[in-house]
Amino acid sequence: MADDERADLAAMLAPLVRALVAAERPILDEHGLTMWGYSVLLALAEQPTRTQAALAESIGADKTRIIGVLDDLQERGLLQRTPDPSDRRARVLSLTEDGRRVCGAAQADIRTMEEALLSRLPAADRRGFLSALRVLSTVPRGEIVSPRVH
Amino acid sequence: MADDERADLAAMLAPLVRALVAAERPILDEHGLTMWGYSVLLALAEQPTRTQAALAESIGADKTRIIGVLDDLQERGLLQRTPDPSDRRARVLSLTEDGRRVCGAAQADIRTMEEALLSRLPAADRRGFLSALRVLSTVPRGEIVSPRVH
DNA sequence: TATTGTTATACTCTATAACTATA
DNA sequence: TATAGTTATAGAGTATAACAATA
Repeated sequence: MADDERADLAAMLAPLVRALVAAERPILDEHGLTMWGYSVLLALAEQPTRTQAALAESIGADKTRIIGVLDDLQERGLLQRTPDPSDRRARVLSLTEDGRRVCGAAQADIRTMEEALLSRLPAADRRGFLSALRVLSTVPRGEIVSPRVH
Repeated sequence: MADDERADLAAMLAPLVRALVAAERPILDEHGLTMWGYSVLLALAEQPTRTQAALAESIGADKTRIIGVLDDLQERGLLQRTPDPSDRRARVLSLTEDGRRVCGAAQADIRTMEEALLSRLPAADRRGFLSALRVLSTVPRGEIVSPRVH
């Protein structure tokens, strides 16, 4: 298939993301996590401490959006939320041992599902796909937005 | 980077889709189209006639969701919606010349934006990415959903 | 006065249920 | 009775604005 006959990227990617999210949901259910809860755990596993607003922004959510999520995760002992002694307005967020364990277990199951999907690809395509994804997913969003023509 | 250190697919793909959609919005605006309107035109450009319910399903929308969209596109002369003579309950949908032109013009501008993005990739990655995307975006959704472990 | 986290409110988007007309 | 399309309603999800505590 010639390159210029391909469908729009968003038209191919959006249904794929929908399918992946749908496939993750039952897996996360088994681990007692919502999509936002899992997002929060993943972000904290990577960068232990932050302000709530920064955490929200890093996962593409509104700061008011994740408050209930944090309440729930804290209640279940998966993360700690303690006032920063040097600025008592801010809440320092960190995973508990349980939080790290639950996050890792969920991610392992998700990885299994993903590998089954990726096994459909020829090795070269798989390599190119993952490599491209690493590049594209880290392009600053502002640089993707098209320059206005006016 | 080792393969098993990669982030979850959805965690990489979702922000990319968000960025692509955000980049498409101003382009579609210039052509007087919404995302759903563009989706409808694209689907009809590929498969000229269908029932509204089938069209809705093919673009991942509820059948009630697209009625207003069809009203608008028809009013502006971009598509025709005529009762099927053989079953007057159904509405046969087809693009007008204007509809085909507008859809093509919008897609050309979107393609330009996408090419600028893809130019960041090494040739091999780009090839693998697009090839993989063609495969993955056509995997039946049911086959992605993970088998239950119970 | 500005900022962090929070709560309450309003808004957008989508799905559900009820209706009309055809079959 | 069943189905296509439509309309009206309700629900989920999200953002906006106002508030309390701290700086």
